[in-house]
Order: sequence, then structure tokens, then C-alpha cells
Amino acid sequence: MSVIDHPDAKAFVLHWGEMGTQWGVNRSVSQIHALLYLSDRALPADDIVDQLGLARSNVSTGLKELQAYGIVRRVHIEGDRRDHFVAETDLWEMLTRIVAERKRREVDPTIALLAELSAKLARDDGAPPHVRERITRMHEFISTLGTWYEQVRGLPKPTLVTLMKLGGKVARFIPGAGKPAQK
Amino acid sequence: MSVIDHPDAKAFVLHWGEMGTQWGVNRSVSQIHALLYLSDRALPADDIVDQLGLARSNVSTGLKELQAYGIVRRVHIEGDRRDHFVAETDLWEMLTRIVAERKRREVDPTIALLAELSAKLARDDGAPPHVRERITRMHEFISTLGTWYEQVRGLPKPTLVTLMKLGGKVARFIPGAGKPAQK
DNA sequence: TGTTATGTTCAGTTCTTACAGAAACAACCG
DNA sequence: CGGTTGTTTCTGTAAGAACTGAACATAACA
Repeated sequence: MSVIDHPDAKAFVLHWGEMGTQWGVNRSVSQIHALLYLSDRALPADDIVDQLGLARSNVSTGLKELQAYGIVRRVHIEGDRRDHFVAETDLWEMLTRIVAERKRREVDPTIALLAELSAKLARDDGAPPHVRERITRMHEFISTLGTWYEQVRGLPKPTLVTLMKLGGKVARFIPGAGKPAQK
Repeated sequence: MSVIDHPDAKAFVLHWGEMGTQWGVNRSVSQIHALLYLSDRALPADDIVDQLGLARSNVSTGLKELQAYGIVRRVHIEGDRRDHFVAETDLWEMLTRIVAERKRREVDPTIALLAELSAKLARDDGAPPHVRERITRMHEFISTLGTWYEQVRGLPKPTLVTLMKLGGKVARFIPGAGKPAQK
């Protein structure tokens, strides 16, 4: 009896697939992820093929991608030659890994480009001042976000969870910030 | 003399377009946004068409989308019948608006679905326990993130900026958290 | 060492989405 | 009220990405 047979599980998998597409992750990859997340045991690639109706090759590629994100890993099952796969079930862990990987793939190269452009523009006397200023500001902004992320990422998970739960109340610790805006 | 003529400006616009595609935003939309962001004056649709080499219709749709995100707005220029467009230049403001809109479009519906599925699964005795548990946990997790976001969003911008600059140091305020992990 | 089971890579196809151009529509102006 | 200017909607096409099936590679087993 496979997970996908339950209509709610199926709904979840399909929705997760669509979610993926909206965020630039291909449908198969996110469906495979959803399926593994719901499964209580490690699944061999063939089972995924059967349950999702995807081509073997597609599943293979998808699993590779999910492993690159670090949210799925291969496990060995006693007495079975085939590779089996399990998804990370700690959701906080899952989120941080996805964010880390996307930053690495997409944000870091952007910062690099912005750094290069700012540097060039700083030397270029003929450059329109507002172009220089806007690109520099974008560079600073994204870099600041990046630095913040790196720092927060380094905090122990329980601290992060506590901070999350605190929500807007963290503002209390900011000198001169007064009460959080109520609106 | 148009912004796009400068090679660095052009590089920025092209890169921004590619960035967009990776995050599920169409290329034209993000290119238009980049161009307006770099421009020091409001541009009519025609100028955008010329500078980016896109079809008129495409630009029109793109501008509509950017206005829906709240990061571009229409302005009237004295003595000119045409609509002109400017981008939000406050980057913090820009980011929060994009996040708000994406949450509205993609995250909120997901939370709604998860709520529905959890509720159904809670009533369904035949449901596999791990499926019920995993979906419920996902629901709780994303809801928590949503709540956190709503709270932080309500804070005044200067407070947010201060918090950002604090980075990992906010952990100091968490009772029992000790020093931030150095790793 | 051949044979079978398993996993990966690749070329071609299908499907989706972006995009252009035309036509319809609306606002403005003389 | 007709012409002019600008915007939106619609339909077909082109570009790109996802996906398949088959060929290829690898590892276990007999």
C-alpha cells in the first residue's frame, strides 16, 4: 500500500509540485520530495516511478537534485541491492538547507556581479551618476542581507526557534525602538 | 541617451532578468523592473520597448504585474499625455513588497490547503498515521513562519534595519542561549 | 566470466510559457 | 464627432524546459 493512494497524500504531492514550479523548481523534483517526505520508510527509485508515474531517468535526475540540496539522502536497506531514499523530516533543517543552496546558486553570483559592476562604475568617469549610485546601493543591500543570513544561520537551532516564537517582540530589545508598531 | 546604452547598466538589466526566471518571475517583467530601477526619471512604455526590444503588449503586461507587486507606479508628467513609470528605489521597501505579494499568492493558498488536509486527516480513521503527522507538522511549520512574518512586517523600518545590522547578536537577548555559536 | 539487476546519461519529443503582432478598445483633443 | 494617441486583449509562433525511452555504464551474483 503506497502513500500516494491516500487522496490527501496525493493532493499534497500535487500541490507541492505546483508550488515548486512557481519558485523555479521543476515539478518532478518537488513531487519526489513531497512523496519522500510523506513516506515513513526509505523508497527505492522504482517505487517513486510507480507512484508518481514519471520516467526512470527523470526520477534519477530529480533525486540527484534533491541530494544536491541536502534534503534527501541515500540509505542502504539490509538485504536489498537497490538504493533507497529518505527525505529530511526536520522542517527547520529542510528550510535552512534549501535557503543555503539557493543562496549559493543564485544570490552569491549576483553579489559577485554587483561587486564587479560597482567597482567598474567607480572608476568610470563617463558613467551616469544615478546608474552608479543605484547599482552600488543594490550591491550594499544584498550584501547586508547576505551577511545577516550568514550570522543567523550560525545560531544554534533552539535559539532560532526561540527567536521565531518571539516574533515582533524582539523589537523590545532594540534601544529606543519602543513598542512594536501595532498595525 | 538611455540608461541601457551603458554596458554595465545593460549587464545589470540582463542579469536581473535571468535572476527573475530562476525565481519564477518572467524575464521581461524583471528586465523592465531593472531598467526602471536604474532610470533617474519616469519612463513611458515606449521608451521601455525601445530600450529592451520587447513588444509593446509585453511591456504593458509586465508593467501591470510590477504594479500589482507594488514596486512600480504610474506617474503623470506635465505636458505629456502618456503614462510614465517609476520603480521603488528604497530597496528595503521593495523587498518587503515582493515578499508580501508572493506570500499572498503562493504561501497563503498553501497554508489554506494544508489546514484543510490536516482537518480531514484528523477525522479520517483510515488515514496512515505518518501521513497525518507529516502533513500536520508541515502545516504548523509554515503557519509559524507566516505568523512570524506578519509580526516582523509590522515593525517600523528603522527597527528592522537595526535588527538586521545586529545580525547574530540578537541571540544575546535570548535567556539561556549563551553566546552565538561560532561555527 | 557471462548474466542479470540497477543506475546514469543523452538525444529526441512533448509540453509549457513567453513573446510578438494584430486587432479591439479607451481616452483625449481639435 | 472623427481622428489621434495610447493601452489592453487575443491568437499564433517561437523559445525553452521538462520529460521520455533507449543506450550506455556499473556493480552484484552465479
